Amino acid sequence: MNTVERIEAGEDVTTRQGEVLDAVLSLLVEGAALTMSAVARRASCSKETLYKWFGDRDGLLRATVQWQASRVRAGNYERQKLDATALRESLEQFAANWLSVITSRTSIALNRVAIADAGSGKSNLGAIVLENGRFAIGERLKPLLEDAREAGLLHFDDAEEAFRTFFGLAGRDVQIRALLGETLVLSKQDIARDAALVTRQFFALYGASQLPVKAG
Amino acid sequence: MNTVERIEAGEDVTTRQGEVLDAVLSLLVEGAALTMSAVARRASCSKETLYKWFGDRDGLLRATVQWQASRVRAGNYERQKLDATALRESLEQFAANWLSVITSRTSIALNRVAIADAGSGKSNLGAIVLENGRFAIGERLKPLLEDAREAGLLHFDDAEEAFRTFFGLAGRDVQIRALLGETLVLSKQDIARDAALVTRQFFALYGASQLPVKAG
DNA sequence: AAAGCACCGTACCGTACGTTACGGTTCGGT
DNA sequence: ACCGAACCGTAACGTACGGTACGGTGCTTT
Repeated sequence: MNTVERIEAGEDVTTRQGEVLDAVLSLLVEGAALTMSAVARRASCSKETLYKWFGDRDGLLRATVQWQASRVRAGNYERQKLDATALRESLEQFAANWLSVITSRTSIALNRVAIADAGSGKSNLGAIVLENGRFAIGERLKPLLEDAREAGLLHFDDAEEAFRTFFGLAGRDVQIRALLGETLVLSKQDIARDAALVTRQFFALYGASQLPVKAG
Repeated sequence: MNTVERIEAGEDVTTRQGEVLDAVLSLLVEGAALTMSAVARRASCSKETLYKWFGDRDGLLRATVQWQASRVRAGNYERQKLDATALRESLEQFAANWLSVITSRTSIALNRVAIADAGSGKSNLGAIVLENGRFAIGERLKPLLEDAREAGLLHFDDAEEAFRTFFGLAGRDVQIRALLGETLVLSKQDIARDAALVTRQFFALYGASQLPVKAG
């Protein structure tokens, strides 16, 4: 079980183990039933190895979620002196990145298993996904918002609330529609346009040059 | 299978069948494993009857989703001459209603099974839920927005886009967090405050005039 | 070269669950 | 009173799948 714990930490994954986890991801993305036998077949490994490395089916799922999370983790935002243009570009980038993540087949598949799991309460996949998705982007975006406030570009009392507004403006109904099976095809242009719109709207609400909407 | 089709239409559900579907809902809400045996036990009916009425497990799920949907369907918005105050109240009501729906245990449970189902592609529960959730509220809210534009209270080109903005501002990260297992407790006051904030923000983006401020 | 190890492939076991079958009971119609 | 339909409770069947055991193979170490 020590192996399991190392993997649960989301690191020290050997290349071979990474191949196995990629096999899991490929099965998930295909919507195929995720049986241990199917994983072993797809990864060309034995079930015995799966159990040795990951403990049980649940551990395999956890490892997969963290494997994908560790890969998605983008570089952190670098605190900097901001001007309005740099802020706008950063916000657009955040929005575009988030939109492309939540519409990716991998993200959709992983969120599906995590949500199903959260229902049965077996494991804590939901918490892991939440931690690496919604909360991770929050922790990355809030420093930007605070720097922008520091620079007098934005106006808000609560960074968390401002972030949640940005999150809502960016995500809208996209994620729930994707999760519920609607096939949304967002081209690069669609995403760029939406990201620009979101950013404009966010500026309208929290930009210092505009009249800020104050929180109740 | 004719029985199944009648039930798929979401109507002609006898009281006894409704009791069975309520049993399904209660099991779902509890997060219990939804086996046919468990349903039969909970509903005090025989499995044979379940299969006779609903065809198979999938049909039972479909019937349950539509059963709940038909019950949630609120009264339609009545087109009316709007003033700013009536508009604000209507929007706040929409937002508050939506927030309380998506945080209700029933909605969360139902969305979970629909999302899990959408992954395996077995049935079309996802489409049904989407139709009765996100799209239903869209069709109910858009007439209000258009009346408001007619009355010169709102400015927008595309009612769909305006609605999606409202949807995003209202929902934010609430639904995904709930689906992923975070237990959000929103009191009446929380919801009312959020609904007011959302409405203020929406007015800031699309309002043609100054938002009338609620007293207190 | 020999031994040990990590792993693959596969057969196997136990259980859970969807589905079917059947005997017993209630009840409305004749 | 009798019949049949509808339904309940439960037993039984088949299968899918999580988990385990085991023989075979190639690679590393000594």
